[in-house]
Amino acid sequence: MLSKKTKYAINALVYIAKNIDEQPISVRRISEEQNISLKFLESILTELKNARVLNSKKGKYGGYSLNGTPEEIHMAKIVRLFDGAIALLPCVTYQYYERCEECIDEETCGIRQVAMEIRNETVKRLKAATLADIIKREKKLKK
Amino acid sequence: MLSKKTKYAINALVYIAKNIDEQPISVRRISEEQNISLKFLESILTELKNARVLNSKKGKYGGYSLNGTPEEIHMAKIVRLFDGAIALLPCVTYQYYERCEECIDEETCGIRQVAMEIRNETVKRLKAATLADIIKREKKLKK
DNA sequence: TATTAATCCTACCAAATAAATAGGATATAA
DNA sequence: TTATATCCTATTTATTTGGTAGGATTAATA
Repeated sequence: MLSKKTKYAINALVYIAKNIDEQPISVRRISEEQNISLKFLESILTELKNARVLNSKKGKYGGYSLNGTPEEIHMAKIVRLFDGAIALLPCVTYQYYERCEECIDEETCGIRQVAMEIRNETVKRLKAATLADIIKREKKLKK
Repeated sequence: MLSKKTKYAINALVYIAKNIDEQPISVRRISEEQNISLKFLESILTELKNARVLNSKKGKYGGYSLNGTPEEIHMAKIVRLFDGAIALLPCVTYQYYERCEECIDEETCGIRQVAMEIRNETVKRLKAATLADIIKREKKLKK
């Protein structure tokens, strides 16, 4: 399951992308429109800024804006940033690799192979799920 | 990520399936062969028994045996039993459905649609990953 | 019938993680 | 100077995870 942090982050990003011509957008506005606690969202957007997904502008009429186009920012990046590895097993990820302590032979582990195939498929889909793609899907669903 | 409980459960089940002609097999034996804490594994096998995945036999020379063939028992069932929903979002599962509190319109949520496609793919693969399938994969990998 | 070796049952516990909350410092536009 | 932002540090609370402890019950066999 995605954590609330990840969900809030994606929702916020989609919101900014939808209102891209009104950037920068304040945390307050997003928190009100998206039903997210102000302070919690603040810490999330700070993380997104530190990860260079967002740019920030301080002071009055400041706020956050996308660092990149809605076609470039995708769910895989956001999920990894907040929830860590996408895979079902720690031995099946490049970015967060760790051996399963109880494992007897990683090379011939059947569970691992299944997990690897699922990871490949999932990562592919999460990478395809860019902000632009999500917005496009929503437009289609509204018809 | 799968919890250790789930991983231990699958490992134990694969172990029993591999030694299917020696059933019933004791918790002690599995815990020693698979590097899993005895007491913890005991509670896991109890849950598997309550879920009718395993049968138990008490007393000397007792232990656990598969309730069903290795072709019938699959990873999806075990993951759901210990970790709950497989999907990335609570609004995308049949068995554990819950609305996302912060969600504005579930019907037209683009993130949800992505999560649904990933769930479908993942569940399909986890259902295909039966004990028999896992063992077959391991034999292939050993060559 | 005593011994051995299993499961079964209840309760507890410690560490980590998730989900916030609090309060103020600093920056900027008008 | 005022209003309104982000930025920064710290604390809190609840839940989940991964495990431990100790003994009761059951069954095979010598």
